[in-house]
Amino acid sequence: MDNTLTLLKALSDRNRLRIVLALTQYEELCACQITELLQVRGATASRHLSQLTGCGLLQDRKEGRWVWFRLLEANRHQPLLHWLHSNTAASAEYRHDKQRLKQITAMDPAALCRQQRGETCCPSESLPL
Amino acid sequence: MDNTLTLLKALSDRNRLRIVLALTQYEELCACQITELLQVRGATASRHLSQLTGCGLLQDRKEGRWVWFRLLEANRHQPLLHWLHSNTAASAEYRHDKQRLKQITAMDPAALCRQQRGETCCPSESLPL
DNA sequence: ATCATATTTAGCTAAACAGCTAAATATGAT
DNA sequence: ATCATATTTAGCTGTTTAGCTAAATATGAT
Repeated sequence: MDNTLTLLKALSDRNRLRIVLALTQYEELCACQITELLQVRGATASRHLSQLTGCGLLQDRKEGRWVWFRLLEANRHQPLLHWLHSNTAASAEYRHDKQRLKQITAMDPAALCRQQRGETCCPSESLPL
Repeated sequence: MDNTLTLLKALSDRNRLRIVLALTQYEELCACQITELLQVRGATASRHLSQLTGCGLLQDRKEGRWVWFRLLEANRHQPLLHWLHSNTAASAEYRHDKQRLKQITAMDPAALCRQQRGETCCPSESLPL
C-alpha cells in the first residue's frame, strides 16, 4: 500500500499533475521546459521532477547539461494515467498548458534557458505568457 | 482539473485510502465501524468521511443515530477504484484490514459503540487488535 | 585549467493538514 | 421534557510540504 500511497501523494499536487499531463502529450521534455511551463524556480521544478521519478512515474536521461524526462514505459500505471487524462483534458488549465507547451517546445532549449536568466536580447525569442 | 486534484488529495492519505478500500469490500459501513478500523477518534474519522463524501467518492445515509457510508454508485471513477484495488489488494495492510473488517462487521454496531466508550462489560463483545 | 551554465541539494519560511479535546448537533429512549 | 449517545464542528498543536535563496555539482566551451 505504501507504493500506491507514495504515487497518489506525488500526483496530488497541482504542479506535479501538470508535469505528468504535459508528458502525456510530449514524449520528452527537459527540466528547463518544465520550469518554464510551471513558472517556478528551477530548483522547485527539479524537486517535483525528482519526486515523480522516485515514485516510478518518470524516467530521466542526461544529455550534456540538459536532463530529459519522460513517462516511464511499461509501467503498470497505464490505467491510472488514462483515467487522469480523460478526467482533465477538458479543463481550461489543461488546454492552457497545452497551448503554452506548443510555444515552449517550438523553441530551442538553449534560447529558453537564456531567456529564463533574463537575457532577453532578441524579442523574437521571448515567449508570451 | 480542480475536481481531479481534490479527488487525488482525498485519496493521498493513508487512512482515507483505507476507508475507500474497505468500502470496495463492504457495500456499507457506519461511522463507528470506520472509527474502529482506523483506530482514531470518532471526530477524526468523521472529518475523513466528510472529505471523501465532499469530493464525490462516497455517499451517506442516515438511519437513526447511525450514519452509513458507501461508494457513490454510477460515478465515473470506476477505473480509478479498480486500479486502486488491484494495486493494493496484495499488501499486508490491506489484508490486515480485511481480516479486521470481518470481525468488526460481525458485531452489532450498538455493541461496538458501547465498547468504544469503554464499557467492555462482556468479554465476548470485545474485539482483539 | 578556467569559466559559464543547467540541474540538484540544503536550509529556511509560510501554508496546509491530520490528529486531538471540547463543545455543538441530532436522534432515540425513558 | 430530559437524558443518553452517535456524529459533526470548532479550535489547538505538531508535522509535512511547496515555494524560495544560496550553495554545490556536473558538464560543455574557451
